Amino acid sequence: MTDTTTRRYARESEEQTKEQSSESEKEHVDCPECGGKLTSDAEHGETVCRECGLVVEEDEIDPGPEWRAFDSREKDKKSRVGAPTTNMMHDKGLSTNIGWQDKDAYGNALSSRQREKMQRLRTWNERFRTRDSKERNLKQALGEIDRMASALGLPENVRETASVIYRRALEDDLLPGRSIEGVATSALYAAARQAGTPRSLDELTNVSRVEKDEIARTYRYVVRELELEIRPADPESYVPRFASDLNLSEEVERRARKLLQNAKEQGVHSGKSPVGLAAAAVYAASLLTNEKVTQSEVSEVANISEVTIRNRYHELLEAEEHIPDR
DNA sequence: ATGGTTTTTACTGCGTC
DNA sequence: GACGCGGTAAAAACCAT
Repeated sequence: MTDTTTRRYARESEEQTKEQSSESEKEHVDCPECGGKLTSDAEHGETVCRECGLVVEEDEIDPGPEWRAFDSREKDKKSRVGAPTTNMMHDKGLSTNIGWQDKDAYGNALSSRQREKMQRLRTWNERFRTRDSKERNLKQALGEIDRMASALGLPENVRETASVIYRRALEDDLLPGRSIEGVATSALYAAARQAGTPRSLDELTNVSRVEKDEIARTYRYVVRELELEIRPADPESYVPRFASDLNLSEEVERRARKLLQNAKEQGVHSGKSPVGLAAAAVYAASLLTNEKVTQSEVSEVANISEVTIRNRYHELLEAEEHIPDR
């Protein structure tokens, strides 16, 4: 019963994210809602409370580079001249759009002759824009990704990542023989995991038009072909969602995290389903903090059987005893 | 396909409100 | 008596080979 043959949810290699300790904020204001620490995130233009998730400021001005990128190291950082490009539109938002109003640049109405001309231009422009099959393919896939991401409450950056993954899959000719839907779903699944906001295969299946098996199969294929590096989901990343679904306090959440970290250090969890671990931790934490929730409630939101919760949470508590330290 | 794991299903017994 | 919980055995699902 050691971990010799349990590779299913392989251990994470080393510390996967020690960012907890090295959080360097410049802001030192406290959250108006709960008094927690604020973290500003220039990339997404938000200032968020780490404790309660309150978004304090949105649409801040990006302090990133503008003109001065003489250095070739900066080649990746796009200067902010021109409209931002986005991977979420099939042509990265760079295509021409011809306005629908029949007005010239001064707002004057066009002559009938010119109106006809414009109509023809619009037609052709549209044809070029979605010219070949790949473009049309992308258009559809990105629409799907967007739809599913919304349904699952996944943030924008995940959609972006998913879009990028899909794009790569398309470029590497991974599509033939596979459904657009399937690959799109897989891309989203992969993106969500990479971003540390995983959604289970079941959840994906609920919003996708594709069967679970196909998603899983396609996912594996895409990951292998694209050599995406995706580590097993960290149980902790499920905790906040479960906790909030169950209306549990942050105290419980913290406790659950601790349990998981403890277990991690002892390698108790290896080959076990991360979701199951997370669910068990939440349950155990709710007991320890006298904010009781029932096993069936947890199993409900986590989509995990009660039996599994029982087994896991025994293990968690046991691990806690072996190293009662800390 | 197979074998070794984990998870789920189904069922049973116990204590409490 | 319903409910929450614990445990067990057998079936199903899963993954690597």
